[in-house]
Amino acid sequence: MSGTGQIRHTREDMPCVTVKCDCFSAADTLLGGQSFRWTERGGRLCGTAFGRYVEIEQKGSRVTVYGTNREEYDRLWRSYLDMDRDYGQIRRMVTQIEPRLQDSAKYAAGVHILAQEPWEALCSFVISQNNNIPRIRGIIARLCEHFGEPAANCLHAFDPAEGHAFPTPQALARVPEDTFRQFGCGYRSAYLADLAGRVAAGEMDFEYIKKAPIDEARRILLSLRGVGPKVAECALLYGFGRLECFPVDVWIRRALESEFTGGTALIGSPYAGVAQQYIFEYIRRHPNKFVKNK
DNA sequence: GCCCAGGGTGTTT
DNA sequence: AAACACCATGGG
Repeated sequence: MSGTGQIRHTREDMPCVTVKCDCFSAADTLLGGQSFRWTERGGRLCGTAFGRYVEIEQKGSRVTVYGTNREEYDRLWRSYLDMDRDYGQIRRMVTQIEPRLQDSAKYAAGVHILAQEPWEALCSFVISQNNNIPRIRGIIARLCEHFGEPAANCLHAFDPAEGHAFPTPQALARVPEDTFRQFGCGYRSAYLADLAGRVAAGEMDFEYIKKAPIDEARRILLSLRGVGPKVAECALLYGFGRLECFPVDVWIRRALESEFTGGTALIGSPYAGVAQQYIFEYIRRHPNKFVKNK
């Protein structure tokens, strides 16, 4: 890596766009378990989506996205970060249903629901099953580094995986099941090979799933091997814009059985998924309260 | 070295 | 329909 005259962009070189958004926390949104592709470094959130590498910096309500321009911000990042939704009103709605959320929403007031690409969300949450977040991040990073296209705009990502796009279904459809195993996917390897093959073959109409009646959307995703109720719910919430979906993992289950017994009333309400994220963020900040057998 | 994880599938009661 | 074994792996 000695300098041989190769052009290297520095942090200061990156073009950027600054926007103002009240009621938004970039860190809680990007690091809270919705996506597994963002890392915090040097006060910035660094990662790739849509095949574009960016670094996001927040100072109060000012959010700066480095590595993009206004046209691209309006086309990609604005909707990815869900900047145009009134989360204050949503918070009022869900706390009216379950007043105990007043407490947890305080910890997660700035959480937005990411509008991730459907394939990335679906594939990521198949990997997530019976797995822990650090390990999920590692598996996905290795898959991105080896099978994802380098981000077109990235000349300087700190970590090679960060500067790669999430692998396309077509790319993963060419990966043998045993290779998934070598990358640490374990018994999920068969699910991934089957999933990528089906999506690459055009069996999944993601645009239809976005608009379909919610129970039909669920039914379609549940027909995939390795996709059960929890994974389907996560994919719909984070990848298909279905904010009424309410994923229940072991942590949420414990919370519903202890501090948020009224939380089940949220299920079926239009923004249940936002409330779920409030609860998840509360758990994340009080890990000792929800450990097993407590 | 052990326990567990943003669970799902297949089988048995 | 509800309970259960089994699945691979490595972070903590």
